Amino acid sequence: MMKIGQLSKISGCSIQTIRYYEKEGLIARPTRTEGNFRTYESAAIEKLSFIKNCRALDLTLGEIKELILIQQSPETPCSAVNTMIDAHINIVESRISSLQKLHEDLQTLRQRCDDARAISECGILEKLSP
Amino acid sequence: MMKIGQLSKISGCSIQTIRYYEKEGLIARPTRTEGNFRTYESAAIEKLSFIKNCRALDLTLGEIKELILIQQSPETPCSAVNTMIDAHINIVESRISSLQKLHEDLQTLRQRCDDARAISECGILEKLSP
DNA sequence: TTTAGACTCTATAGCTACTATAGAGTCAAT
DNA sequence: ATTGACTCTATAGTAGCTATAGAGTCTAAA
Repeated sequence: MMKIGQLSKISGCSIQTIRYYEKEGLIARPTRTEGNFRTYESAAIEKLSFIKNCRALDLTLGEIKELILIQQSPETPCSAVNTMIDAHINIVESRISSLQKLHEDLQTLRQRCDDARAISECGILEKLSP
Repeated sequence: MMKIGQLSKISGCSIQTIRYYEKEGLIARPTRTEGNFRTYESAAIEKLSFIKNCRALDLTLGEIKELILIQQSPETPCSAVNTMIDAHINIVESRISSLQKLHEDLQTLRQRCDDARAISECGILEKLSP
C-alpha cells in the first residue's frame, strides 16, 4: 500500500493528474486512511501505465474510458477496439496532411521576404494583409 | 459604418470572435452608438482579414499581436517577422514529425489484432497493458 | 512535548481560442 | 403598442492537465 506521492513517482503521472483521472472516472476511487489520505495497491500502477500508454498514442480520455469498459467484458469480440484505433489513425492522418499543407504555405510565405527590408516593405506582412 | 452583425457576415468571423479579439486587444475598441452598439468602419474588415490570414497559418493570437505591433513601426527591419515565421515553421515541423511517429506506432499496434478475437485475447489491449 | 518539515487534502483558477448560453436592452417596422 | 431582429454584458464550457491557496496529517528530532 502506498500514498499518492509514491504512486506518482513510480507511475510518472503527477499527483494532480492522478486525482484528475480519479475525478474523471478513469481509475477507481482508492481506499483512504483515517486521516483521509488516498492509499493505493500496486494494481494502480498498472492502471496508470495503461492510461499512459494510451495517452502516448494520443487517445483521448474518452476513448481510453471506452477501452477500459471494453476490457471489462472479456468475451465480446475485439472489433470495437479495432474500430476505435482505425478511427484514431484516420484523425492522425488528416492532422498530418493539414499540417503539411500549412507547412507549405508557411514556406511559400517565408520566401517572400529576406531580413534586410523595412517593415513597410516586408513581403510577408504584405501578403498577410488583404 | 456598420454594426457587428454586418461585420461578422462580411469578415466571416463570428460575432463572439470579434468581441473576443477586441477584449484580447487584437483590434481596437470601436466607437459606439447612443444605444451602446459597436460601430465599425470598413478598415475593420481589413484588420479581421489580416487576423484570419494569420490564423489560417496557425499563428497564435500572441504572435499575431506581435505582428500587429511590428506593423505599427514601419521603419524597423523586418527580421523580426522572419524570425517569428521561422520559429513557427519549426513548431509545425516538429508537430508533423511527432504525428508521423504516432502514426507508425498506431499502425504497428493495429496490426497486432484482427477483428475476430475476443477482448481477452485482443492483441491491441495486450500491448497497451503493462 | 512540542515543533518543524514533508506530505496530503479540497477547491479554485489558469492555459488556448473560441463557442454557447442567459437575461437584459435597443431599434425599426407594423 | 408590440413584434422581431438585433445587440449588450457576463458567465460557463471545451481537453487535459498544471498551479495555487489554505487547511489538515503524520513522523521524527530537539
